[in-house]
Amino acid sequence: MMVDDGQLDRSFAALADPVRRAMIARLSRGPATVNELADPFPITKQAVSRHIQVLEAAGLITRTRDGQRRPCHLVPAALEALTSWIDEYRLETERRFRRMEALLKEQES
Amino acid sequence: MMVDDGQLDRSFAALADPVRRAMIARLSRGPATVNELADPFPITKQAVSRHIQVLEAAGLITRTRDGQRRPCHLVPAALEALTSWIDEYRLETERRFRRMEALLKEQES
DNA sequence: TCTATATTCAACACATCAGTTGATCAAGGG
DNA sequence: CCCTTGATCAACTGATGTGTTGAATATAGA
Repeated sequence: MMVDDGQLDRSFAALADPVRRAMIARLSRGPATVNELADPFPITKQAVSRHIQVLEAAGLITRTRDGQRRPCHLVPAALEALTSWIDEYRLETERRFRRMEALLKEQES
Repeated sequence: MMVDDGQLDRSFAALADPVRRAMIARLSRGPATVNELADPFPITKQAVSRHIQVLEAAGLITRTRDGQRRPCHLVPAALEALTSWIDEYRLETERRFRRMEALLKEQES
């Protein structure tokens, strides 16, 4: 899975906001419009509309057309790109820890 | 794995910067000091020092003491908390997609 | 066509962030 | 006890982000 640096910037920045994370959670249960996404929050729909644009620019969601509505859809592959990036370094670190543990145990004996 | 909302804010925001991501990559290969982390970048050590503080506040790294040096260490569990959060919603979305595919296939027949 | 609904654009205020320079603190080595 | 090295603090600047209000656009429906 290849993502350019800018996409990582935008994706992580997109998730660094509780409102957008709540939208992600909501969208995991199915598509939703601006109005539906705005409902739980005490902010204007314009603000929600821009949150959606941020998520879309990050590639985390796509939008379709349904009459006047512009439903949002989560893109699981984009989420997977993030976990891949993180896991690469987490797994390397864990491997290193295990190697060090093994070395310490050898020293003891 | 339980993380408060603020930790998610700080963690994702911490990763939304290419300099800090490069530091994470470097630290996955072993501990490093401020000076070592600063080396690849054309910015001052003060700036690097603050990037490190951001990573530490996010819980992504810890620091130890070695004489004058304050080596940084990656915390794999903190990375794992992020992938868990993301995967919850990615997997839910993928399950939903599969259910919809199955339904469509049923309609056809 | 006229009106209501869904969404977006534009311009502004305010806060936060990443970087700088200069001063300061802490630990080791002569 | 100096002096050097590693690291941090403080104050400032410019850029970016999140929210607001008010106007504009687009589609649906009577």
